[in-house]
Amino acid sequence: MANPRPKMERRLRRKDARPHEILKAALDVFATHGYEATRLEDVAERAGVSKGTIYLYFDSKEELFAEVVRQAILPHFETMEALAVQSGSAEAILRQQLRTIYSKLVSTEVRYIPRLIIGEGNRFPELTEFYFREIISRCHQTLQAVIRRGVESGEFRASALHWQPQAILSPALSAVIWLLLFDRFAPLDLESYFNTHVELLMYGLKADSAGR
Amino acid sequence: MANPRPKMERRLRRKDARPHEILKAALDVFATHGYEATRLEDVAERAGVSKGTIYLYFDSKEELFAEVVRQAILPHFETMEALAVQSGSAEAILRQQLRTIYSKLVSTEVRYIPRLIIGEGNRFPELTEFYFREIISRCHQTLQAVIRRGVESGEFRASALHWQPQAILSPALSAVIWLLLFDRFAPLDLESYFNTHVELLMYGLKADSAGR
DNA sequence: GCTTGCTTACTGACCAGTCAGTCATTAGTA
DNA sequence: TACTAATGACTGACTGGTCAGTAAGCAAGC
Repeated sequence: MANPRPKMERRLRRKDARPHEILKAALDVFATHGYEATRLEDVAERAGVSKGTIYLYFDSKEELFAEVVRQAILPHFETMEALAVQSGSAEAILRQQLRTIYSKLVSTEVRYIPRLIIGEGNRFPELTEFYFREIISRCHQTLQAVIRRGVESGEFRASALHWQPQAILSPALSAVIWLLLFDRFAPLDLESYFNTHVELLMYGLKADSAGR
Repeated sequence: MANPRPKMERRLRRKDARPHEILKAALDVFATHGYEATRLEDVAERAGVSKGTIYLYFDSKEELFAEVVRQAILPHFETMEALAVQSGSAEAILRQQLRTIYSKLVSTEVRYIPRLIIGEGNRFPELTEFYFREIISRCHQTLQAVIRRGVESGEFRASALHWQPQAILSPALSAVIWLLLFDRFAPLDLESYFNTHVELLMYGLKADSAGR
């Protein structure tokens, strides 16, 4: 299953590369087995190092797990923020934001992160709080700003101001979970699903005068 | 934390009651700790029996887990089915179906089941298939029947026929996850959230002529 | 007093975390 | 340039603790 580095190469000293390789391997294993069922020996093998090496770079299994989640999320900070400061109609911005969520989250291995948070979040309260603060909360704020803009410009109906962002983004979450659990029974056509999400949302948001 | 039966009572022989009590206790512990981190000794204590007793009624931890999920779902079979065969406008039926989902699933301890499936489903393929076949699939069929009815009667717009049920129900899933993970940071007003869900959906579904 | 539901003490597998030892690499020396 | 000493990244066998599953015996009820 893994792709262990050949014995000869293993002794190489590559202090800079190790942490990243270990994190990548750990994400793979945590994503498929969950926290408890993951054995660090498997992570080590997959990373092409010995178990001891993991402990040179990470204090404990718990810390490694937290770092895996943080690292997987980090690259998406900028994307989230950048989405907020575009120009154009509220509808166009919103469409592009959703497009980004589907191409960067739903369609990539990042989708394993929500599953890990959902499944293990209870046992890692700090991590859950981090995730809430840095991802969910920001994402909702951004979204609400766009909706406010749309309402002010008359594009969107006023009642949309009171709609919870959870409800608006939820189809993306459903897609993630579907892909991870049920796709083998009933494959999800993501492109078509994305269109459903956008269409449903736009009918809901757009003011009557603009509604086609 | 638990409510262990006093020692005297424990020796009582109650073959009929035990399985149910053990299942109830197991649901509680599995729901808070997940599969791997759950110790059967904790389940036993919570059920007011010894660990050995669990093995009188269940073959293994794995089988106990599967049974917990099946039992928690079972009572909702009828509800699911009953929803489909009502009379009235498609909108009225749909509203009532959603109301049922919120009152029987989102607002009760049954909401722990989706979390368990999401978190542990990967390691229990058969259970996942069971859940898909008996719950998800049925639920989607029921939903699609109502939508078809609404489209045929002219209540709903024709394009709704091609919308994936996942997208339509997803706000309920989001609510479940929010309540389990983030409610302590930002409490969700379920009544208001339910209204958002319904409103968003109805704007999306209703044909233009009928849209207010 | 015999059946059987239940308990308790036990076993063996498993795994996070440790640490003494190894060896690739580099700095120092001639 | 060539040889050597020192460094520290890396290894893997080991430990201590945990826990699923077992089995022998105890007592409740007929």
